[in-house]
Amino acid sequence: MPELEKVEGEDPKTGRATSTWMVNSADGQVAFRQWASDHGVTDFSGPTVRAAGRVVLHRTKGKLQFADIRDWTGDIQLFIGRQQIGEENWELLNQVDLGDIIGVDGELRLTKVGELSIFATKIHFLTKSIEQPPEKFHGLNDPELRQRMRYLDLTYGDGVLPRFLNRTKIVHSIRSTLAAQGFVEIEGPTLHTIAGGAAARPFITHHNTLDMKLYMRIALELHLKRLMVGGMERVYELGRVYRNEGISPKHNPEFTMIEVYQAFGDYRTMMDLTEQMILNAIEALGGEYQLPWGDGQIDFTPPFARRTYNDLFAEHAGVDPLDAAAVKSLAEQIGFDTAGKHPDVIKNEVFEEKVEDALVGPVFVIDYPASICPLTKRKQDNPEVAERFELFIQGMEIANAYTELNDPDLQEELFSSQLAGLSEEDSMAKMDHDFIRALRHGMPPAGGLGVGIDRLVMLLTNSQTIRDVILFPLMREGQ
RNA sequence: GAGGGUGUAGCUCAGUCGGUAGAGCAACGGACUUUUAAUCCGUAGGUCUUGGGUUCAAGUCCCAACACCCUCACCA
Repeated sequence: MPELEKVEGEDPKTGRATSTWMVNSADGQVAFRQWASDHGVTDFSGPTVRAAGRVVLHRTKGKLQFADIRDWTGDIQLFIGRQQIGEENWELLNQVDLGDIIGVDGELRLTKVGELSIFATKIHFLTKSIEQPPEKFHGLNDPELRQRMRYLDLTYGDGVLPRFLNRTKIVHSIRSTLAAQGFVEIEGPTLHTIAGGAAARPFITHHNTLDMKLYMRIALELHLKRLMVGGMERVYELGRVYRNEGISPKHNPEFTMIEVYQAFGDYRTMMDLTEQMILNAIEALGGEYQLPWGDGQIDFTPPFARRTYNDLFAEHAGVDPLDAAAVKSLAEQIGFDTAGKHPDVIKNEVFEEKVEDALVGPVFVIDYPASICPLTKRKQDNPEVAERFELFIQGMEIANAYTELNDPDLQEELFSSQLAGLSEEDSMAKMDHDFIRALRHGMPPAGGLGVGIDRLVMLLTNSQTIRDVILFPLMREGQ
């Protein structure tokens, strides 16, 4: 590093690059390949290019060196001859280590063995990497280091950068799908006075000036519904929510969720929207409906199956879901404690145990027991059934949607009646008088949808752990 | 929170029965103008996660702590 400063005009601490050509860009290799096929690969006179990237491989051959540089579009080989770049530049080149970022001017050509390369005329030292990079062949393997030093994982990990760029494409596609249907994106508060809209333990914090207890939001629901009251007829928020729960391959304490509300819609319109959002996201990634998943595949070919909660219950649990006594005895047979619990709570415990893992999907599970859905409108002809669906894929809950309850009196009643067998933490029913007041001013009938973005990205990028789709998952403080 | 696993050089990993700490890559020095993770010769690099204990002797056995991974529970 200190020696570098002896080289005139090249200070790696202040290196600058302008107008660099992307290694794998449309106007780069693609154009060159076209050019090469037009002229025949034996024509060795190529276009002049300028590129910049990190040195990831380096082979020396006396007065000749090969270096592979990498930018976020890909890798390309540099062919660097001592004569071709001159003595002074050659001296500079010999200061370059793996991990450094260099620029190059040269001619794009094929080597004798047909490798597309930049035949350098000038090397520019742009940035010195003082730390040593990971091993060039095995890369960074330790999962702890890959998460703590994500910058190294992104540069050197196979498929890591494309996976996170695909996450961005998926999110962008979702926004496009919604924009095309007239939905507007808003930004609600993340600090809540009541942690409502879902059943989860919140992170608790405090505002000093107001001397007020605050909760990090666990859901987006109740503020978006307030906006529906205010006349924002198609509205959504895509953002982070926080739940003070365990960490697992499917759970991170902060995760990304989208909630969408459509006035004059219902859970069926949300089902169509959900399917469209996912299919468009798949389209954005290349449009293949059969996506790899571990050793198998997921078949996203539309339309996704739509099955009622009760049908699936009967099929997988082997018990009539309407026969509360039979359901209870099955629950006890499994080993659940049923004492003092509401029949629907028991039924749902059995559902989660017997049915959810079997839902390879994609499958929309529709029509849930009303009593476990305090924010959902009941079916007109059957108040025991709520107009709710959940989308399951590979046993994971990906989406959850309702025909939204907009009756303030019923909402108030459901907020205040805790279902037997559910602790306050387990219940979505948390009294929110301010929200009830909003409903009293009239919320249009509506469909509402929530989608776990991280899990959707997992499924579309063949990632078995949520940490592979979150850039900086929560970890304990390192040294 | 419970159970199991892992922790050795910058990175990827060996380390047998408890007996002086190893390799490859990277780094450094040298040779080589068409190479493809791996050319050849040489040099340097370690508080074996941390703290105790057993032992003549501990990377190795025991205990505890810390971090990460897996399974389960909670949750999406």
